[in-house]
Amino acid sequence: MKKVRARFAPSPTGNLHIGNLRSVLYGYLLAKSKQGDFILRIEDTDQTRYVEGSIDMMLEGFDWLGVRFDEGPREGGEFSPYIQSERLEIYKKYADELINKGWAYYCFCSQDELKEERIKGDQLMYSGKCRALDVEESKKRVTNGEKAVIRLKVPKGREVVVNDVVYGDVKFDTNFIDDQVLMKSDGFPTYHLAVVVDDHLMEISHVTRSNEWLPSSGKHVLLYEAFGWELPTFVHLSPVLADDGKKLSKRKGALPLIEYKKLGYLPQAVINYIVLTGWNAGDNVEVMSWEEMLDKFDVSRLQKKGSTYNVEKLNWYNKIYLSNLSADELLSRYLEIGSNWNVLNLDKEHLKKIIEVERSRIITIKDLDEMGKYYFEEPELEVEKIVFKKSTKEITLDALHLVLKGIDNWEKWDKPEDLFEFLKSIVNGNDHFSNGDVFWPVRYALSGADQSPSPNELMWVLGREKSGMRIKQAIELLS
RNA sequence: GCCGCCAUCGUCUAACGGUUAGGACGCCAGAUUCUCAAUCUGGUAAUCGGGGUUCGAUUCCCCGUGGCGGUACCA
Repeated sequence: MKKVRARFAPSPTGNLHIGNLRSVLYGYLLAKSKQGDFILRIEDTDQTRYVEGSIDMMLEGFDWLGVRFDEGPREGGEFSPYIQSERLEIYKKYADELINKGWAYYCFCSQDELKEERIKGDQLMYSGKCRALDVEESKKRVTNGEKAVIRLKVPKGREVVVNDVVYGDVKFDTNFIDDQVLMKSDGFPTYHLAVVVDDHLMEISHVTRSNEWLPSSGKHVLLYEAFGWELPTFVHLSPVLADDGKKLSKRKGALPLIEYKKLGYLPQAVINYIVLTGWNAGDNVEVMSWEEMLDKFDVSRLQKKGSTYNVEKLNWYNKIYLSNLSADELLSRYLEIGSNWNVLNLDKEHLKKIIEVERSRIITIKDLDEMGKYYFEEPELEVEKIVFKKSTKEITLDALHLVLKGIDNWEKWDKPEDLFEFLKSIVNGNDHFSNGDVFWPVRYALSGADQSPSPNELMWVLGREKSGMRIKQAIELLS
């Protein structure tokens, strides 16, 4: 069997987002699940749309996600160069070959002429005006400096079949296939020529790409036939959609990939989410490691229809992967993406404790920014909130006094549960206390907030001294 | 206009002719409970429409409808 080689072939016209990512990942999974190669090729044949820095941004995203290319502009490889603008003479050579074989012809029609033709015609295809031009004559005109493009001479009245792994046999009537431009007058190839030539030369076994290419893949099959090359396996991929049913894009609210890092998402969560929309192993398993995906991946289970991007589900995945991380790891990732807490110079052990008690409340790591200012500054209490709604002032004062008294003598402070035990002992030690009579006022005294982690957790984070101080303050306020 | 693709809960999806149409997210309710989370339990909700084929269609075929994509010297 031929070695599996798949590629991701973006044009550097902007940043990568989560929609493109899915196509990348399917190609990557396909290659790596078969011990194959994954190649990055830059398709920069449109000089007018080039966006400075987009390749670097993409690579930054891939590095974060752990997507590794075996060959590419950065990695090199035996099929270098991997940037199409550096391969112009190659395309020229193959375009010439097609001319000589009678599969292509020079076209001297100006763009204005073509536009006019299109407005007039009921069919929007090229008239084929230059088809019949004498080849030698045309070559002479070109050598004399006349502007020309090279078009594919699409054979009329035939059927072309694209055998696609996802979509099955897709048939095209060549009468509806335009004489596609292969070489532009600026000497650059169009996508159609470049992709076929490079996929062949780079020995790509599986052409994975967004299904917006499905309609033009008939042209590509024709090109393979013209060159006499073996067809690769076509794998057209359904897109990720925005809420309005249109393809996700920068304009449709899609974030650059690297933004997910800044927002505090974990790479595994992003990968797991996006791969599992559009593909599944048929076993109802939703949470899968990369290794499991590699193990189970099968292109034949790729979904045909597009899927709508849904942050809620991504968030759910993120929470799951977050829960697998230690407080240590959470902290270092948090500090890595930049933190509001940096300036506070608190020691790491303290921050880790905060993370430990807050972690069930966050969706992304960045949410830690929003958590409890009561860890860092003294709370301002409202007197009427100190008393639990089912309790009385007298009982509350009684409880707070007992807690304050007991706090110095309680020995176990290793984990939040130890302090739960402490508070519970106060409750149990006194007949007329319910949990709320003790827990609520302590929690409020420590946090000054309507909502917060449990009093025992707060005590654990704040420590004996600060906890005692705040409780004392509450007592004074209430008395 | 023409060409192509697609169509199961709100969303992501399973069911390769026979299931009470399954799972997940979300949502709702209950349990837990000192608040908010977390957790656990339960619930809600779908085969686009019409014809065929078949003993039997979510599943196969045809016709509609809808959505998306292509129709560039853009990819």
